[in-house]
Amino acid sequence: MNKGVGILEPRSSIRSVVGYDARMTAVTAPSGRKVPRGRIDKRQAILDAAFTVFARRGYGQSCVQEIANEAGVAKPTVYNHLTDKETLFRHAIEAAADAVMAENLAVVERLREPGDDLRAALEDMAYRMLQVCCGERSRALRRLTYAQAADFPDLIETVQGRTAIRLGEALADRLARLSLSGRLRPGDPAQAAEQLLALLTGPMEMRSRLGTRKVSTAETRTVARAAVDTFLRAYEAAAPGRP
Amino acid sequence: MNKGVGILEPRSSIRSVVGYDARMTAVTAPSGRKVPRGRIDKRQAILDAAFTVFARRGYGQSCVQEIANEAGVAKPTVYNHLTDKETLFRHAIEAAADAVMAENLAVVERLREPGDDLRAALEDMAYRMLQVCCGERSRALRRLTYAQAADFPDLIETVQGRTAIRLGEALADRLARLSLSGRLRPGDPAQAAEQLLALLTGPMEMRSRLGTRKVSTAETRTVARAAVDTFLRAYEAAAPGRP
DNA sequence: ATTAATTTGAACTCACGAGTTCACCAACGG
DNA sequence: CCGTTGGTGAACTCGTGAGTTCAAATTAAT
Repeated sequence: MNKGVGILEPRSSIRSVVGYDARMTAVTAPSGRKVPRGRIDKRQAILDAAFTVFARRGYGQSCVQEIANEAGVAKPTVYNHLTDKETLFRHAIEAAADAVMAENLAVVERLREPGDDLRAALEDMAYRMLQVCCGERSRALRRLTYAQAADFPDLIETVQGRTAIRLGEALADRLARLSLSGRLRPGDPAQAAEQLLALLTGPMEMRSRLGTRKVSTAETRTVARAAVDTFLRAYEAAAPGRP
Repeated sequence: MNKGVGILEPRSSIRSVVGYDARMTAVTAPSGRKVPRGRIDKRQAILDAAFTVFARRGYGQSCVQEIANEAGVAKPTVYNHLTDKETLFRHAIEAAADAVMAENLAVVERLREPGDDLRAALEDMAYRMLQVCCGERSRALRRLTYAQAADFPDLIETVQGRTAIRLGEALADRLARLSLSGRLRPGDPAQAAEQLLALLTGPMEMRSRLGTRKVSTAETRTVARAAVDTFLRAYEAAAPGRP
């Protein structure tokens, strides 16, 4: 059936000149890899590029060619590493989810040493968390998973499990300790965490118009302060040190 | 250039038999229309069908043919009423937004006569609102706008303006009255409304996994109760009637 | 240097969907 | 009864993008 397949008369090798620039940068950038496998890890470059492009255009409107260009790689190479467009999407999303999660967890961990001004510590954490959640990667991740919820319902489960749920658990851990040490009133720490997160992300999502509008630093601070204020009114231990 | 255009040799008119059934049902279904205009309002049927299909498949994956089928109408008829696929989308979304909003406003209005048990009134409103927000239409609307935020940024503005923002304002109105009558502590009613809504939708969105999992009635009630509880702890007037 | 694994560009297949055209037709208004 | 109006199915154009193929080029390891 393939009669006109091999119509590739030997072309001049002009292409190689520019085409390999990109690869070279990919080589030098990630410093010294120990992996002795054939070439350098194009795979990572492809995944990064994939997320970038998906974030820019959405899943349906992204074409593999553009991802290849973004990665400085030929299209067949993409298919060589990741079989499908779908596979590409899943791996890119999961990688992004892990990255976002790491940032968030780092922020929550700061509550381990709250200092003696609990309100200040919470406000600090709140503000930093809002910064992460409004970052480009985080917003794109949310948008993409939301958008493809219908097509890849299992993916949403994975992403939620690696981000929102783990974040809630981590925060619940910190709040539980604070209850135990008498700085928050006793109660369900999971619920407290859930509600504090809601008080942060809800108003933020509202003001950023689902991420389409930039929110000023001052406004972000206001949201963080308001959230913590309401949270403490509801959850602070009954009688502080001095009345 | 069109040489093979008119290759429609007069076929037998078999098609008309089944093809017109759909139109007929469309005629008889909506009972007695008073509109004397040419035919029946196919337009509305098309918009309804469009939202149904978009909700089912997402924007990119929906094809106009399927919308036409869903509406019981021919494809050219669709293009006759709505010029574009994009136009189709916008009108369908806006119609859905208005419908969802009407439901939500009706719920908030119930706070006009709160009765003497404020907590019960708030819980009732909260529960009803969660039911609306978890309804198929509401979830689909959220998913679609979120997904297409990049392609139609102005649409998101419109939808938010007609739903979330108006809802916040309406709720703020009610809360302001409650402050004025001394049942809530004085303060910014807009912020109170924003936070109450966040306390409701945030945890709900979490538990429903962005709408991919069904949330039981009991769990919904729990979320509503928890939200109102926290809200009242933070916003109830300092000293109630009897200590 | 030779070899084996990869990468590359370009051209190709294939499927699908937006939007259009056209000949025909059912109902309505006059 | 007849023309107008809006609707209809089917076939068409046209663009786009997923995934594949292949010869040639490039590189890592031996």
